[in-house]
Amino acid sequence: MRLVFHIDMDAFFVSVEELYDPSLKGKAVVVGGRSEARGVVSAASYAARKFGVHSAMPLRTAYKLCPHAIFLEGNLDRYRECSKKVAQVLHDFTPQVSMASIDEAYLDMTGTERLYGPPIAAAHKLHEKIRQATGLNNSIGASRSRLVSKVASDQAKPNGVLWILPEMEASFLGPLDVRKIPGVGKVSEATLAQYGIRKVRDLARLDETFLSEHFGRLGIALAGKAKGEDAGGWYDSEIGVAEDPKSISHERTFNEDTSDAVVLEATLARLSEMVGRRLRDHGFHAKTVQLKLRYKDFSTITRAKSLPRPTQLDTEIVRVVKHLFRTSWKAGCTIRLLGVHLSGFEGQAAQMDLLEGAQTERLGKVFAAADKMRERFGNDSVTLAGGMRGKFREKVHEAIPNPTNEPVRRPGKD
DNA sequence: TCTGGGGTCCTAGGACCC
DNA sequence: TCTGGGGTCCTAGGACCC
Repeated sequence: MRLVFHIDMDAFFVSVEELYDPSLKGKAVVVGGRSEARGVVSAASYAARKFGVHSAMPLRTAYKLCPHAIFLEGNLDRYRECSKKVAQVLHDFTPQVSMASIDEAYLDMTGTERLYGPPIAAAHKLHEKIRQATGLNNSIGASRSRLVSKVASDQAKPNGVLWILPEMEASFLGPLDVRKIPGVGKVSEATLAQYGIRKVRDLARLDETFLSEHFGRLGIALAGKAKGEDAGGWYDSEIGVAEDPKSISHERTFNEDTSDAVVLEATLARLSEMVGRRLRDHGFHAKTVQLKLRYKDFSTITRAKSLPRPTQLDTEIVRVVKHLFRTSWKAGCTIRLLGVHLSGFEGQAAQMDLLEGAQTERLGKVFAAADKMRERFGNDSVTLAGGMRGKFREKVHEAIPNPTNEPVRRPGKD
């Protein structure tokens, strides 16, 4: 019988900070930035949560709720390092591991009973190994499906282990709020409530035709999830098989909204270089380039362009992004955020004629050299795409301080 | 409350092709 | 001269997750 573990680190960012500064233990700690900064909470300690602080909440709101909390910017490198340590423990435990994010993983534990004993014993062993190797608390959910194990690890928090016996999935999920089902957010919760559907058991009672008629594909997925099935969608993918990214993006919210065209275009150039570099690191070529624009009133638009041939070159990305920008920016309107997004990846550029090919190859070498420079001397050492001269350079650096190319996803509730 | 940044997946309309 | 039907690509937006 299939057996899946879901491992979720408790208050990951905060717990890592406590490792480096034990005096933080037991205190109200908020990771995400200064209390007056423009941003949201990445992680909050349990002491801070008592005051209503939670992740994704604006920092300023968190400050109002809990003014005595210690606000930290956070150290992504540290979190990545700890995440790697956790991943190592998991891989040493069993070969089929998928890291779902920086603080979360799935293990396919099918057929490990002779080695580790019954599921609950295995889970406790792993729980303890992680604690010993990293000093970090974690929670583990175990069951026949990824979905149920995920919900179970959440119910096991903090620092607990929960095994849902085979055939018990429906009675475990039944009494929970529909919001506990991954994929049901604020909006779906509200829509379902209009039909009087509040608990998972309400969902499980409905027939599939009703769900499909009122909620489309989501309805079908929900029907399966309410029964604890992985069938269809993301939860169906195999554990331990790494998948290529489908998009690469960078975006930046300005510390202060701006309508300065020079700053805006220079920022776009910088963001383009950042996505371009990661694209080349993967050895991909992108077909579609997308610009994202958020005005000061938070209204947001995206404008995309698919290229005749996929590209890997910063110059090409910058050219398309700037063209999109010039044709969609309501000139003079104050902007809060800019973003550059690449998608439609191919391993290789499609065939091109000889002349063009030679030119592209030459440019490719220039960018490869620039990437190496950045690796050796830091991201600020090379800027190719223009718009970064003189005093504007400083302004843009202020807007995008010391950018890194590796994205990190914030841990969720925990 | 005044709202980050990096992703995935879904919907829906229109173009275009056969 | 009253109007098919499917498939695929492109674009824009939005829900959701961590």
